[in-house]
Amino acid sequence: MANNKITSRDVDFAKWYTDVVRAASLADYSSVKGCIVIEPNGYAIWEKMQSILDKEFKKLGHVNVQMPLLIPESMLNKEKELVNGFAPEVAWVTIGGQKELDDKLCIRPTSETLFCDYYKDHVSSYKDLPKLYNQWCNVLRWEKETRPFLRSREFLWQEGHTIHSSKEEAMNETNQMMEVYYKFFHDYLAIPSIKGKKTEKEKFSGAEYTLTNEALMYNGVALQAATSHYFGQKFAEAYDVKFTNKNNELEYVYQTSWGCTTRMIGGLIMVHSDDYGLVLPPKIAPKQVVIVPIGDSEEVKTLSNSFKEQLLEKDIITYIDDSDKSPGFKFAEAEVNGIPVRIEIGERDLAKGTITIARRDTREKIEVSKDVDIVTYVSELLDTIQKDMYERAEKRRDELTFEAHTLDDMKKILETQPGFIHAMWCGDKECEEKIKEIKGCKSRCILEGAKSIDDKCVCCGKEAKYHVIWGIQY
RNA sequence: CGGGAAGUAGCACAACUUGGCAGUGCGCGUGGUUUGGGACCAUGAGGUUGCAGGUUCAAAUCCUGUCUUCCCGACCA
Repeated sequence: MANNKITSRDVDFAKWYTDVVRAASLADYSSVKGCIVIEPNGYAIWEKMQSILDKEFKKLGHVNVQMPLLIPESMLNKEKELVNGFAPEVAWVTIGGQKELDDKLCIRPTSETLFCDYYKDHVSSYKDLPKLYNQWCNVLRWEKETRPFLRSREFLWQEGHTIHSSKEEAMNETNQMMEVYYKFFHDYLAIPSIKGKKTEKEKFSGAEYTLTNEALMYNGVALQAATSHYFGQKFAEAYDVKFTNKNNELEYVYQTSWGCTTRMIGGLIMVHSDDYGLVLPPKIAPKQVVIVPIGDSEEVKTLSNSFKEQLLEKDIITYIDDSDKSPGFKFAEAEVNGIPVRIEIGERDLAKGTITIARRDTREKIEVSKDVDIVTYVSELLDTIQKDMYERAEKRRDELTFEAHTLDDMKKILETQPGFIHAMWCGDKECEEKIKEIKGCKSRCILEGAKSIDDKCVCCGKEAKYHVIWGIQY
């Protein structure tokens, strides 16, 4: 059994999560309070996420920029809702330890203000629009309780900030980017997310509305995975970002922002991994195939190298573990690191004319002929694993999806097993707050166009306006 | 920010109650034998016991303060 003992997922989910992060060397705690070191294995996942998303963003016309790390207080204060929303988490800079500047500087918790400040001098006509900018960067929010990837004070993300000449165009952008995230979760992370709109209470400070992708973790706790905001002209008014429209009138721009963070790595872990360590969907795995040669005969070496070359040629990321560890150690290590496919090549099998292929997700071992067309076999297996992982995640989510018609229903569900709870809502904030008293259960999102499961509010019994998914969140 | 727990070698821990040479296992270096689910023998290196102060002839051990981490709540991506 494992040397690096991982706490069982069903015994203590929180401990299991941090055990997996440590065992797979994704991240470690640093001496800087609330900040983590993202280690090579973890950063490689982030790089893969970046490269996939960046390509998608660029396909849709977005370009990357880099804004300053610091925001002057005078600039930040222009948009009141944003300031109020972030005030407790903003970190301020002092010089030489003690001295405060006349116009204090904070470290960006998000960069709406910086983009607006830039845009106001770079837009004058409708011909300058839209501006479709994105930045990959770090931000800082002074969180009280931190957990690797899920919540740290400094974290990496991507923030898109676009401005448009019409409301419709900006709203389409907001919707389009939520779809980009949805597809990314579905196609690459093998996570079945649910799309919807945040309630007034849960939306981003300063936004007119927020669209969200909500994912459900293995333990039934929800994770807000990526959001897309429509700002209307709110920020444009606060920061005076105007343009001359086709009718030769001055008008404020229509704005959006959208982002996703390294938290997605935490989501990947909590949806797919097991008691043996990390399990990664092949399409996001930085290493897809490991070849473990057993013994050091010429035939073993030759076949290992040949397989590696063939697979690499087809862009299947493959490496040979030729360290002097024992085979058992290599198997266990590949498993804890979540390498989707392992090929074991040893003399015992070769004598029978076979090799062994193991898949990480099911831990199943398959004996195949050594003359197999390895590229076809492995690429099909990777596709199967990707598909099966999605289906398992979807099945788990459906098992943990419930319906509630009364507050009592909700209580009963949450007391036994948290999950996504479908329930109708009248739209009153008081009801939302009352529901929150049940184990901190919050609205995850409003399902648009979903069919009604009831005609009255789960809380007050008055006429229901929205079909909402509720849940306990990270 | 409240409630709980813990900080001793890279990691997991022992020694603390009753003050007296800082230890064990894993990992790491070297040499060798091995190789189908976390190999074995030999040998070696590795420490300001989180930090600061106090008590004492003497502190990992007792006292005070402080910092950090983890878990559970409240707040948030």
